[in-house]
Amino acid sequence: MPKDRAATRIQQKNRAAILEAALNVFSAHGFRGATVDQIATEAGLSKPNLLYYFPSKEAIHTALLSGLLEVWLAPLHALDENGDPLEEILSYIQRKLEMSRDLPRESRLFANELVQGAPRIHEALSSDLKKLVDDKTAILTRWMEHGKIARVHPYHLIFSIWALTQHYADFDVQVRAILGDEDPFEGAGQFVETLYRKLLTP
Amino acid sequence: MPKDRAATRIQQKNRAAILEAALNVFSAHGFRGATVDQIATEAGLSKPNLLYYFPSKEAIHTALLSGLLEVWLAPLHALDENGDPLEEILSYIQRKLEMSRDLPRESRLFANELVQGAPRIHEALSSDLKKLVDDKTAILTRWMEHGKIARVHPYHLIFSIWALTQHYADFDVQVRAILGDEDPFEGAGQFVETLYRKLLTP
DNA sequence: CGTGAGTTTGACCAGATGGTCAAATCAAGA
DNA sequence: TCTTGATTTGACCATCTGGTCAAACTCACG
Repeated sequence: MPKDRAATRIQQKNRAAILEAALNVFSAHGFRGATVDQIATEAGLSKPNLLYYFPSKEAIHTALLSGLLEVWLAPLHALDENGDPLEEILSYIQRKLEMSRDLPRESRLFANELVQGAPRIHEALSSDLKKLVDDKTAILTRWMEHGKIARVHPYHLIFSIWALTQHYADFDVQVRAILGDEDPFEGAGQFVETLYRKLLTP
Repeated sequence: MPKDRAATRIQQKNRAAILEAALNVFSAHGFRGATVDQIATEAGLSKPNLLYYFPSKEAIHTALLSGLLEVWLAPLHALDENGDPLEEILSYIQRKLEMSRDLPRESRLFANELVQGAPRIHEALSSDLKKLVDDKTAILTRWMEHGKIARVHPYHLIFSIWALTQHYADFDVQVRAILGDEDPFEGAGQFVETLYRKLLTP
């Protein structure tokens, strides 16, 4: 077993390689569809060697998910009550859209998990995520009460932003099958900007 | 092997039971995560008995998907160039939302498939689906040119409708973790109605 | 250079899983 | 009732897969 304290260069390199490979494989095939062998091969390790760094397939998955949740929610965290309301929301949306473009594997990892009932992160959803969303919808509600943005259901506003932006990562194949060569994200950026401006302008 | 022609009552009943059970299991666990035994048990059959009606796990999955694609696209099919533009679109949206509420398993079945790159329905996407969407976006574009609805990117308009409505079925756990007891679909119906009215009113 | 901790691997195991098959059972028409 | 085709099943198989282990190898450092 690798020592806990003072990870060696090798440990750092291999752990990183494993997580990177696991992100590829889990996001493409889901937890059950991914095999340890596949992850090991993609990470350039043998299976027993991989299991020297992580005690189980489950442990890799958990490590990935919990590490990523933070990154994933960062843009919402950044929503600032003291900024200009509409611009804050629009820039949150653009940041989410960029994440769909730049981190599609991460998006699909969560999508896989959620579609199947989130067996492994259900708790994080109803604690951390709920708390964050409650905080931010409170800000949205205050903005609405002060007439800074139009009144809409704040939770569904958030859901709609998630749905719209993550769609481009999660259902990438479908989008590309329909759009052909056209870059999805060009049009998407414009579209969501228009949409939320019209929706939220008081 | 069951005879092709003249399906007996037993055949009809068992085939239906298998597809029903398979819908449960595939939508909850994905293709790889589902086991033939599980489907058989849920259908009230033994595994060999199930494989008497369908030659393989893959065959069940294919049968399900192709049977469902039609149902799934019916609302879009119904979009009528001769109706009132805004009302046509809004009722399409409401119908999609009802499908998310009433057929969440179907939605998740497709979601599972799409998130993992649609290995089994990729062709249907770039042929049937693309053709249908091309047809309907042509209608949308004509409506826009005649000033009946606001000008937006028609493909992204469709994507946004899919994303918004299916979100409530596909990411049901997340939605419920955040909303608590509140019924998601009440608020959602109102929200999307407002959203698309504001977006599309010229 | 020697040594002990850290790293890697071939061989292996147990359980799960998709699928097969011959034999048994059932159901409906003659 | 008897026969024949449809239906059902217990036993079985090959493969895959997560995980183990002891032995081998490598590397940093005294």
